[in-house]
Amino acid sequence: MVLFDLLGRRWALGILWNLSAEALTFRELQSRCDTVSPTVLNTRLKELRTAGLVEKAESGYVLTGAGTALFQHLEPLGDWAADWTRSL
Amino acid sequence: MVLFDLLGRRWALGILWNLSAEALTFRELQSRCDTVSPTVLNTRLKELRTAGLVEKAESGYVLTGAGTALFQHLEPLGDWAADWTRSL
DNA sequence: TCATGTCGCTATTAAAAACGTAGCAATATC
DNA sequence: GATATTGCTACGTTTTTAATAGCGACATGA
Repeated sequence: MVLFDLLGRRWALGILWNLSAEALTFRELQSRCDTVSPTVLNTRLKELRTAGLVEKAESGYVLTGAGTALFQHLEPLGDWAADWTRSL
Repeated sequence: MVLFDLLGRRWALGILWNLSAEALTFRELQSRCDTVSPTVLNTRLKELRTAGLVEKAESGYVLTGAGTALFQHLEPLGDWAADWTRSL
């Protein structure tokens, strides 16, 4: 499963999550992701870009069509996660 | 996002995926996961078990109720991933 | 024009995680 | 008692992530 390999890297899911709402600059993204190191952020962004899930726009980094489609499958997971976290 | 932190670790998604269909023993799981090292597999299993997503049964490792619920949200992602992989 | 600030990102060094292989203890099978 | 399988640990190596500093490009304002 190629996708799981890509998403199973640190911050990959978080980056998609944060970009889903709005375009973010590198530094904005960095501060949203609980201070991920710039090295890792840049590496993940490169990976996500070559995977065609994220791209660069004037306003910053944004999800591509594929990225948005992926997020739509990921989104219900967020709601579920909230309940689940509470039950730990 | 606690869930993303847990799932954003190597093999975590793959383990859930493989356990979704049937119960698997440690070694079965190991061979399904493209020869993940036993060290990592055991670490992931511990994490997933304390997270209440996976548990041990007679027949091997299985998803808990929460694990199954999570997988149901994850499943459509698999179909999507197949199409997406093709379009790379 | 020159200081000041922000931005995207690289460099570097250190710590943590994952890998790969060997193998042990326990249980089952013969 | 010999052999095999299972779950898992040990351990040395490689890869990934973290943490921090800071550079070059560009904007702003004095």
